[in-house]
Amino acid sequence: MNFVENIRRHITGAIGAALEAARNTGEINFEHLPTVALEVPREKQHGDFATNVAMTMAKQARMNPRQLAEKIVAHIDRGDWLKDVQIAGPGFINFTLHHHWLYPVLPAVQQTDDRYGASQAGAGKRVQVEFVSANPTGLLHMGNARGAALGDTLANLLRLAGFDVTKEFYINDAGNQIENFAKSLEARYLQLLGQDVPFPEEGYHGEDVAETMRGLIAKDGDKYVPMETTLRRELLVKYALQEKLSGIRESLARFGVDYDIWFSEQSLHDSGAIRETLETLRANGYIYENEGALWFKATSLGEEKDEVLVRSNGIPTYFAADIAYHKNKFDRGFDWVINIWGADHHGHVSRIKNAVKAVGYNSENLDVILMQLVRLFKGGEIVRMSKRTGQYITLDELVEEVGKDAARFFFVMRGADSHLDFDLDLAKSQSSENPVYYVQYAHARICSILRTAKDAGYEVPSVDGVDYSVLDHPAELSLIRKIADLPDEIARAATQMEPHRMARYAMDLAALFHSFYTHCRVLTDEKALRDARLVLVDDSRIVLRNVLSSMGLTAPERM
RNA sequence: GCGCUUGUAGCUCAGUUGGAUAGAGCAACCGCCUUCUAAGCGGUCGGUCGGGGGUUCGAAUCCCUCCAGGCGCGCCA
Repeated sequence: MNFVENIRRHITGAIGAALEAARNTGEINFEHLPTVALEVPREKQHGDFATNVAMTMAKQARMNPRQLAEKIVAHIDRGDWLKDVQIAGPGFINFTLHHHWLYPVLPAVQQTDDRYGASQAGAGKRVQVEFVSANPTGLLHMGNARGAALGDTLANLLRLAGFDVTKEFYINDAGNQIENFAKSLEARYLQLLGQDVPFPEEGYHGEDVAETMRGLIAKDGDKYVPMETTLRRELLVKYALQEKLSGIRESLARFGVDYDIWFSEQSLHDSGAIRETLETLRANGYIYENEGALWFKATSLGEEKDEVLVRSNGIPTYFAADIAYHKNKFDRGFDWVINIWGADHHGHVSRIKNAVKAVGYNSENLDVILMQLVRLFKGGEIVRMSKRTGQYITLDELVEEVGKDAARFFFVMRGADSHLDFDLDLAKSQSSENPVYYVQYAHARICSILRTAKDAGYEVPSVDGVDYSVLDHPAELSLIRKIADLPDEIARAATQMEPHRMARYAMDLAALFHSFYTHCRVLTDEKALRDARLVLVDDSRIVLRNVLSSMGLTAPERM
């Protein structure tokens, strides 16, 4: 049950009825009922909800907005929940409600507990979230970490909002980079065994490549040395991919991220899926041949240029595989497909959307979230990162240095499209400057109150016999109001793909709780007040914990 | 050159899809611990929403145009 949604319906209903009534008496003329937009005013003095219908309708009704608003207000049925209706500014109608509209949320949080905040907004629609999908040729870096935190949190939120969610990692285990990887592995392998062979110029210079080969030598010794190079590379790559992938999987698991499906690009080659996809494209008229290569007629869908699907050497491009992959996603019946990509891939967005169209699916059901890159700061200086030279901070090192909770919070705190400056010192600092601790501290503080209460023989009362109307301090009402917002907030963050809203919500809620804490004493001798506040405090605990958990963070009971 | 994207307080960022006097955290300054965790609270200071035009009752938000940063424009992935 969503109380905010409920009251919104009441108000919009009352406005609609008032408009009809005014039309019946001939006071207002209009063709059709407009959709009534309700907003929550920034200023408290403007009431709990406000509408601008009088302004939007002014033209249609041929009346000035304030006059129109007066006519509407005269016909509003105040029921037993509406305390006051005011006309303000250019023609806003402001609604102030009796406090008691909020109170039912208090027992509801107790009853739904870890499900509080969930909703049916997604109506069981099947959504796939693909994120990280890092090359299995190296270690996870900061960009991957951001994608992991955002993708995992978004998936959690979608699930809470009533979607049927599948989390997926696309393994780029095919193509030129794998060739290149193989050459690098081979060179390192032979070098480690004392052979003087050159290292490929475009190869993977990272120390982890050598490390992988050291592991193989420890296991199998020099048995690959006498082999023919093609077979050798094949075996080395097979070993390395397996090792790298399980490393990636473990790093992500430590970061609190797991997947439902690990999808191999190579499998699209092996299964014939790419060939089938090309046939589909051909049947739909999007393919032609030129200079020995097979091309996708992207220009016919508004692109600037066409794209190669199969090179003249007969090997399909990454793009061809990606089309097959996206076709596969929709073939599997997902209603909504979300990709989280680095902003450096933004050029591919319209291309893949057109490709989705070309294979016969609705590209509106594909969303690509682009993440801006992460800049690392330490001691006020930018930490330079270069993948080519293997000089970069890995996800493992990040988790080691600042901890999982701080890292995830910092990534989720900002919108995906904002350039993220990650301050390692700040994330690590256990001070008031660090928002992670601010939020977690609120939770720990609550747990402390509840412990103290228990020691004094005060339990959180069962919800029935509690009189919530004693909770009328502004700090209490604001806190309850925030708690009541959670289901909407989650649904909105999920459907709009804006996980950073939850970090903000968490900070707002923590701030409201801290404020309540300093203004209102929980453990008083006055039983009625104490009981009501114990419920409010325990509700705050539940909501904080649920929000933290949606972001993959722990909710400490002591700090 | 073409395209995408960002530009909001000293710093890092929000901004409820076009609403009322543009917000938060940090930094700075001033207060508050004999009582449930001061990793906290209250207050002050801080703005040409990159610039300029336009659309309308109303613009940080939509359109145009400049300026600045980031990124993309391979038979790479």
